[in-house]
Amino acid sequence: MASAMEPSRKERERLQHRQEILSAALQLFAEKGFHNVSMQEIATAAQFATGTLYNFFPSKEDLFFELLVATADAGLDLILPVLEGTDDERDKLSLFIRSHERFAREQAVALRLYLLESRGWCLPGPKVEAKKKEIDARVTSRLSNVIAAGIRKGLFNDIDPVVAAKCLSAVLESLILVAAEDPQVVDLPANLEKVEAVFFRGLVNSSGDKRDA
Amino acid sequence: MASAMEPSRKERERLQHRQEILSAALQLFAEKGFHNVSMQEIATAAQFATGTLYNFFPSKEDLFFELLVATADAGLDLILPVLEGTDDERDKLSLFIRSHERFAREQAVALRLYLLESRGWCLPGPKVEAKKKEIDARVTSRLSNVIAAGIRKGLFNDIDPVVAAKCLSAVLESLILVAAEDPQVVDLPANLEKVEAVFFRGLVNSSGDKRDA
Amino acid sequence: MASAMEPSRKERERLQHRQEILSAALQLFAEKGFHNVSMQEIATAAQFATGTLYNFFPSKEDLFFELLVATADAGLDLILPVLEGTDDERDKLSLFIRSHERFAREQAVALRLYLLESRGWCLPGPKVEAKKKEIDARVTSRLSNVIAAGIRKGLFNDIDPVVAAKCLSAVLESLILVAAEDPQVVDLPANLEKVEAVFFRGLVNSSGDKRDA
Amino acid sequence: MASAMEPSRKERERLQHRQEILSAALQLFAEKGFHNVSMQEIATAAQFATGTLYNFFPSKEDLFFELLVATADAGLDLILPVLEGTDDERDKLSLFIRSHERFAREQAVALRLYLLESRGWCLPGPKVEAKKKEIDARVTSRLSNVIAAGIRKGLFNDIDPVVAAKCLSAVLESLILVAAEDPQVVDLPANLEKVEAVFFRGLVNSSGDKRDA
DNA sequence: CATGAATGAGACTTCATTCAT
DNA sequence: CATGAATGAAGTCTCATTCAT
Repeated sequence: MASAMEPSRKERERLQHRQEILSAALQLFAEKGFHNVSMQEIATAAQFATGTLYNFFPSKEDLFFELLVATADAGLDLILPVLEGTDDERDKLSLFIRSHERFAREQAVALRLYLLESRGWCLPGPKVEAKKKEIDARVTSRLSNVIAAGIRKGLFNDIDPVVAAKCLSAVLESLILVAAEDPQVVDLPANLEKVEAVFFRGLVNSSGDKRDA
Repeated sequence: MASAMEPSRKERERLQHRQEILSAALQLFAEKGFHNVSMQEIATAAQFATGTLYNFFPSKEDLFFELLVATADAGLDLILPVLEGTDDERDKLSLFIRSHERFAREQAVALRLYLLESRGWCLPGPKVEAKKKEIDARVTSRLSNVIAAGIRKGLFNDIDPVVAAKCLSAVLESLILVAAEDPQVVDLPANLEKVEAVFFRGLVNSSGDKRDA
Repeated sequence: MASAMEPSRKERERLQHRQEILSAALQLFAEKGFHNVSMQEIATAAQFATGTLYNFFPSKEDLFFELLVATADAGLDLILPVLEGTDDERDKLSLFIRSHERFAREQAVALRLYLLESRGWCLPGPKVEAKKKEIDARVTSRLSNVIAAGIRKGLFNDIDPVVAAKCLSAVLESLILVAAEDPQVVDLPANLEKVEAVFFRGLVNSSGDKRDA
Repeated sequence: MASAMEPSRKERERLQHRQEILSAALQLFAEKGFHNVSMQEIATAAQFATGTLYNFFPSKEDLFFELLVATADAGLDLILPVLEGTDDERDKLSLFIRSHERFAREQAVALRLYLLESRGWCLPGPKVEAKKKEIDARVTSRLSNVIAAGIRKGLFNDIDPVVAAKCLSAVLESLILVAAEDPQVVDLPANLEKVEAVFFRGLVNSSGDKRDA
């Protein structure tokens, strides 16, 4: 038994160390930005030697990229699923907006990384830039699909779905960002409700006509 | 006479040189980001020697700061005045939204600097960060005041003015950003109109009641 | 019995492993040079872990040294014996020259190591340098002895035997080197014959006088 | 006048500094080899800061390359010209061999660089390797042309001129190398004379027939 | 005020070597 | 003896800043 588990233990330890490095790097990158963090700093924070980082990641840029992918995927897994299903599109959007609260709460640090570094363009390289665009496209695509469906059903007013999606994203990201900077001052849930109110008033078709009906 | 004018000419020349440096730096910073531009590069682009830059700006960060202040002030002078006056608040917001087209057109480069570098936080230091917050506060303050006034007059629905202001800013900045990246693909004026439509539908009080009336 | 043999088997295995490491290292050193090969690389090629190498060799330099000694000895065993015996010195030299063909064929890789690394001086250290000189001295000594004997017998013209030996060595090494770089282009046997022709024309006493006779 | 000379003075100083760096680098490279010399070391030896080296040479490899080209050109200018002219080919070769004495005397350090590093193959890169081959080709070509001419005139025995050229080069380089290591022990002029004797005895057509005659 | 060569701290990265398992 | 993750010194190169002219 023990001998059968042994390779697994080493493997687990290695992953653990990898995680420690990623965690330290995330913290620092999110706090100070890619260019203001040195590999030395990350190594020290992760309680490893400099060279050890390179046993896990080929370069600083790769480390950052790994981080971006991981946080982006985790984040999208939190907010995109609510857009699936066959529910009422109004409910979907409502859930989507409210899901950002949990998003902001659970992944505060990762958010700084994603929203800020991935938005600024003092980026490590083209690889990161491409990933950033892919993520943006993924969100915009899903969101605009939902809005378009709502419009077809006559639930929403006839607005360019892509523009509406981008607007909603921009608003939500902006709010989260502000809240991430002053967590105790800004009341994110209340603000999200207000956003929902504003957005829905603009979007929802208050007249009775349902096109598809 | 001549001796009285001489210092003025020297002064003028000095300012001219200062402007040339700022101009070259703006171009480069906006294109490549703070950390990817060297003082050498700026000096070469401005057709000066490296050391000369330090006769005008104590450090790279100060040069960047100066740039941020200048471009921010110029930009705000373009979009904030339309919020003044005694007009109908609906007109003010409409003008404000549409003014961003000219803003994006006339200050495309400066915008990249302001929106991206000041938004990302691969920033040179706290001084820049403070200025960025000040600028944001200035816009949000004016905008929320206008919205609040509209609400008081019963023109707008009763929404948290600050949240509404931030939402609007976020949306506009996002649009401009996207348009700045693909000028020929994205039709900014059309999108601004759509934003106005969405926003106003959410904001404007379509019922006849005017609280103040 | 078994217990008496056991250490022998372990010993054999140990030597086997040692040989595998040496073999992998030889290949790599000869191909890329001492400074462009890492212990990691050698370990991987030898299918061992990094640390294992240090169970056999105290340092990278020692590993290289061991290699130099081994290949040099093997090489010298191939070309020096033909200089022994009581034959005609002209035959000895002729055999010596021709033996380089087999030398080049059988030990092509080792030759690159010996001729190039030991000749260039991007060398690991003084230990290696000393060994290199010792090897050179060994060849020169034997060769010059043969030539001196030939002169004494009146077979060769009266030339400084040491200089003649060094010249012959230099020529042969040069040829082998060139042939090692372009094996299919350079016809080593033919060139060796030509060298023999040139060298003998210069060396052999064509007049009939035999001093010792 | 002075103002006209000023740019020239700065230029002269810059070249002077460049020379100091090259000189220090030559010394160190020749002594310890490319891989065993650090830019720090060179900078210290040249009494400059590390970064200063990069104001003159884009990389360590480029610095080395510059050195190789300079020393090779200077060296070839010393030994190749004697192969020109319309003299007797025997005289040309004789001069060529003897010119190596001055070569070794005047450019002892550069020789180590050229003969050893360019011969070993722990080389900085393909650029250097290509230059090395070019140099070798240049010498071999000139030398073999002279020998071929001598053969056509019936001055020399009928030997493959390229092989003969390579042999002569190998011998001379070998001698110089040995002499460079132990200047006080090895009597280079005497050895060169002996080489000449050996070589000529092998090469020169002692029979009376002159083919062209 | 202009120049630009010089500076040197610091960044990223490699790799010979060690040691706990 | 085998393993291979960890180490950290050392290397190459960049660049903000200074200063003598």
